[in-house]
Amino acid sequence: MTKNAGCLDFRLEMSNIATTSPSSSVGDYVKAIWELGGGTGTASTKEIAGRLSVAPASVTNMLGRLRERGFVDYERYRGASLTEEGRAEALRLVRRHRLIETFLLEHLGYSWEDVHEEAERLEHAVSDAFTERLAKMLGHPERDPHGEPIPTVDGTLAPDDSRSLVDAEAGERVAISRVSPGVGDDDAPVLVYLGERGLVPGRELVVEEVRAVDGVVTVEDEDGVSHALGPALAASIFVRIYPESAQE
Amino acid sequence: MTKNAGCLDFRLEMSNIATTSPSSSVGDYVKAIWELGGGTGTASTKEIAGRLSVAPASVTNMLGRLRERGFVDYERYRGASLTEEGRAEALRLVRRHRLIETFLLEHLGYSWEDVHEEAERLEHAVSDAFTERLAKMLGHPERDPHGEPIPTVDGTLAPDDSRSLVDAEAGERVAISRVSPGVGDDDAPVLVYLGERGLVPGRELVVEEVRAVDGVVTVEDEDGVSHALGPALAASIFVRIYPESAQE
DNA sequence: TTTACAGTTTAGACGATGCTAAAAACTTCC
DNA sequence: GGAAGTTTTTAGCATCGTCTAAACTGTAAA
Repeated sequence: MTKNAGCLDFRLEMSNIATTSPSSSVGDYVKAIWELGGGTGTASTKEIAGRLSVAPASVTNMLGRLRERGFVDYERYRGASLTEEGRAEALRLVRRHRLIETFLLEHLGYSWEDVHEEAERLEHAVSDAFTERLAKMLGHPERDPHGEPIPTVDGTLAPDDSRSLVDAEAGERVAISRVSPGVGDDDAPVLVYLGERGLVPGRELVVEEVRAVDGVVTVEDEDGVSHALGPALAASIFVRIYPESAQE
Repeated sequence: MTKNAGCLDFRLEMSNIATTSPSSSVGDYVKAIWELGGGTGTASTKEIAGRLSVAPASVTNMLGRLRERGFVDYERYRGASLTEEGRAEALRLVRRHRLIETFLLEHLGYSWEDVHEEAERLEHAVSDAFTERLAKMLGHPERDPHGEPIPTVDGTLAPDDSRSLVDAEAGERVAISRVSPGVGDDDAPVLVYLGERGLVPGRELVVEEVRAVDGVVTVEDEDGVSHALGPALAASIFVRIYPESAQE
């Protein structure tokens, strides 16, 4: 472990000396493309601009620079997709982000909906050494507080075997695996609402009804409380059928 | 406390909305002036340039901008000193820095000499809310791992009642209060050396000899081990005579 | 007092990132 | 196939922080 940390320090030093480490802007773009493209797909200029609250022209500009740097494949009017290098960089940031969120929540008492913004700033400031020490301190968690999988150091991301609640069927017994409001900006209200009602990752539910006419999903939680969720809310909740460790 | 955190969040929000929060460069300059000027004095262009590893011309440039912003009093060829606002900003950063160092050392297992660099980057990324939550988690420490006092939220800094070991006298019984290599850049070797020998804040020593001819100071530690320290090393070690909590 | 030099400022430029306005290219629909 | 609309790009500019080279100032020594 001491050996490991030393190795990481070394890697960090090298990356600082050899190649200039990506600025936080570059990181933001790469991460945005990763999130929009789902890891493999393509993101359009407009989508990226919306995600980062930046003018489309700025995106075009930066995309050119990212191409030079080898992070994206990009041809004008064609949108951008990540290269292997870009994907690795994105996963590195996602790992940092999710570990930091976990720390903020578990050790600093942040609320579920507040962690994102702080993590967003911190992920650009911490070193790889810090990240790995934090991971160790947290017990190498595999998922963050929202239930999202945390990429490993070598850039592996656990496959996502969960489905949205809107695709559930009445009678199914499920466990919430993650809560991911759409890629829009204002996630906080949704997270607050669900958090207050205990609808957080790990919670087990029974699907009572998925009403075709208006998309409202009704579920019953472990305490026997029923929740009627509108389509937007239900779409934010991802579940796994019959949790692995299901007893009873 | 919940009330407190809420208040801090509010303060943070306001500062983000009302005045643009200082960039990390601005913070670096303000902190450098504070450190060089000892909190009250003046720092020259050259000194600041050396401290920040930046060209003197860049300092002149930035000093003009800091004056506009109200952080420094500055006239050409006269050096710069902090205004009240500048001093407050500096202390805010110093508080962050020292709290972060404490966290890195106590919770992430960083070594004594490694904390500085990481903290230097992090202090520009964390929010006030983060800082205060961290302070709470650490038990509101009054000093950092180097023994330096941590400014309070309202900008008060404990007075420094310690003296350098070079000013000690033979026979005195002292406790190391802090270890501060000069303002030069490469502190790490000194910290490593002292750390390996257990010469860290809190350690009690008996001064055996302060040799006038070559400035070597000899001390005996709690385990009866003698250390002969050259003048440069001795100057880095600050002590208090008869620690308050002295028993024995 | 004059000179010489260390320290400081000015001038001009650059790279990164962002913006707006206007032109160009794709798409879609008739 | 072309008009209309949307998306994207180009062009030109602004800001921040930095740099180098050259000019300037202040001071200490002769």
